[in-house]
Amino acid sequence: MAKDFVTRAENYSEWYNELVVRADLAENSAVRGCMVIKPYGYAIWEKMQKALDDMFKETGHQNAYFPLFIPKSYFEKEAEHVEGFAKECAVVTHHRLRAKADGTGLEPDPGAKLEEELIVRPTSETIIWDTYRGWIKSYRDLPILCNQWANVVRWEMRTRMFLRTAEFLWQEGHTAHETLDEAVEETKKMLEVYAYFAEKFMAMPVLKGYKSPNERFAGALDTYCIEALMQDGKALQAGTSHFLGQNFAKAFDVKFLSKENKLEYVWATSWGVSTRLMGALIMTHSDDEGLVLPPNLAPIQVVIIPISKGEEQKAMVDKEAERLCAELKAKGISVKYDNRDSYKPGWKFNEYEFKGVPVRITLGARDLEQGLVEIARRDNLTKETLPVEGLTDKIEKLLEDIQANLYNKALAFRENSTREVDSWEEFLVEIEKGGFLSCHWDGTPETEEKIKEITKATIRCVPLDAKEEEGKCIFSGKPSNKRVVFARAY
RNA sequence: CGGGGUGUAGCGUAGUCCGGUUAUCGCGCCAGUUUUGGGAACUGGAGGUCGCAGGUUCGAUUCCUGCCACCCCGACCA
Repeated sequence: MAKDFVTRAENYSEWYNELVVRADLAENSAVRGCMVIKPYGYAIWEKMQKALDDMFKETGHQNAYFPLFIPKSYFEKEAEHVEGFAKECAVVTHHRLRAKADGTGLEPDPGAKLEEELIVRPTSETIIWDTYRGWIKSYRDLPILCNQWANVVRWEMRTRMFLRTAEFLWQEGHTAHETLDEAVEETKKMLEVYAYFAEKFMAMPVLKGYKSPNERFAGALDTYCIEALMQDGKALQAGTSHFLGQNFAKAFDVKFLSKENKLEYVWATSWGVSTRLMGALIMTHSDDEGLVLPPNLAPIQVVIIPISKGEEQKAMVDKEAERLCAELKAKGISVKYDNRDSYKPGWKFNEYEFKGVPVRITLGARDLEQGLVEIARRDNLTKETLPVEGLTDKIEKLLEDIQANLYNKALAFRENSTREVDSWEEFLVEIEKGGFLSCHWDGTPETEEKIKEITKATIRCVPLDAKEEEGKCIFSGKPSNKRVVFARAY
C-alpha cells in the first residue's frame, strides 16, 4: 500500500485530491480556483488532445482560434445564454494600471476605463456567431465546421482540481449548417466521437443520451451527452454536444441565401470536452495504490528499472536496457529507462505504481544472467518472470490486454451499479447507495425539480437506446413510456 | 453570502491556556561515505518577517483589537 495514502473507502474526495497532487498531475495555484497542470498531467492531456484532434479532422473539422475577450453586449443577445452564464463571468473593466497616490501599489487607472466591458469567455458561441455572420452569405458557404482548443473561465464558487476549476482547458466545436437535419446529424456524430474516445482511449464506458430540459445547455434546443459513473457511485458528465437550432443565428443575424434563393437562418451546433476528462480518467480506474492509466493515454507505457551490484553488472544491465528500449520504441511504445542511482529500486517501484505506469520491467542482473526479466502490470498488480527473448511482442500484447481489462472492469462496475427502480420508496433507499437508477419519469420539469430537492439526484440523461415501455413515474405515478437515468452527479 | 474551523521552514507539526535565553520534532532538501530484488543507513549542513497591521508591555509566536487568506458544511455549479 502506498505510504500515508488515504484509501477510497476512508475518504473518497480526500483520496482524489491527494492522488492528483502526489501523482504529480496538478497543484493548486496562488489564484483561487485555478490549478497548475504539471508536466506529467499535461502529457496525459496532450495525448487526449492528439487523439481527439485526429478524430475531429477525420470528420471534416478544422481548427481556428477566436478571442479570449467577448464584448458584454454580445452576451445580451441570446436571452437564455445570458441567464446561464451571467453569474459566473469574469469581467475586464480597465486596460491600464497606475501607481496609487499613497505609493502602496497599483490600481486600475480611471482614465483607462473601457467604454464597453469585456467578458473573459466562459464559452465562445457569441463571439463565434458574430464572426460567422461575415463568413456566411450563401448555402455554398456551408457547412462551416470549426473547432478551437482554448481556455475558458467560469467563476465557480467551489472548485476541485480537474473536475471544476475557474479556468479550464477544452475544445469547443462550432458548426453552421444549411438544414435542421444536417445540424442534428452533426450533433449526434460528435457525440459518437466522444463516446468512441471515452471507450477506446480512456477505457471508460459511457452512457449516450440526451438531457432533460432542466439540464440543457443555456441556449440549446437539445443537449446530447456522455455520462460516466465514478467509483464512488456518482455520475460525471464527460462531454456534451448541443443542437442549437437557429437561436444563435437569429441572435447574431446569420442568414444565407438558399438554393431556392430564399433568405434563411443558419442551423448551429456546438460540442465540447474539457480537462474534466482528466478527473474522469482518474476516478474511473485509480485505486488505493495511486493512479492507474490506460495504456492508450499513458505518457510512459513501460518503465524499465535496473538492479545491479558493481560496475560489471551495471554495464550488462545498461546494455540490455538500451536494446529493449530501442525495440519497444520501434513498436511505437513509449518507454522510460530509469537508471537514476539516487533512488533504490523499491522506491522506484512505488513511484511508478503511484503514477499509474501500465507496465514495469525489472531488469535485474541476477535474473538477466538466466535470460529472465520480471514484468509487473499496474492494473491488477500482478508480476511474472519471463524470458527476455521475444519480450517486446509480449509487452505489446500485454498493453492491449491491460487496456481491455480496464475497460471491462469499469464496465462491470457500471453494470453492477445500474438498476431499475420502480417505486419512490425504493428510489429513496437506492439513491443513497449511489450508481445509475433507471426509472420512469413523467417528463415534467416540476417532477425532476422535486426529486432533485429531496434527493439531490438529477436526470443524467435519457439514454439513446432506451426501450419503449409502459410504466409509471416513480414520483408522480403518471404514465411514462421510457426509462431515464437518475444519479447524484459531480 | 450564512454557520463552523485553521494560519508556526517546501509539507506535516510541538509550544500559545499561564508573555522571558538560541521556537520543537518528523518528512523532504544539500554535501560526503557506504548502499541497490518493494519507499536505505550514518555523519554533517541549509532553511523561519510564528498570516498581516496596530495596541498593551522592559519584553509578544503567546494577551487585546482590526484585517487578510485558506479549509469544511450550506447556498451555487449549462
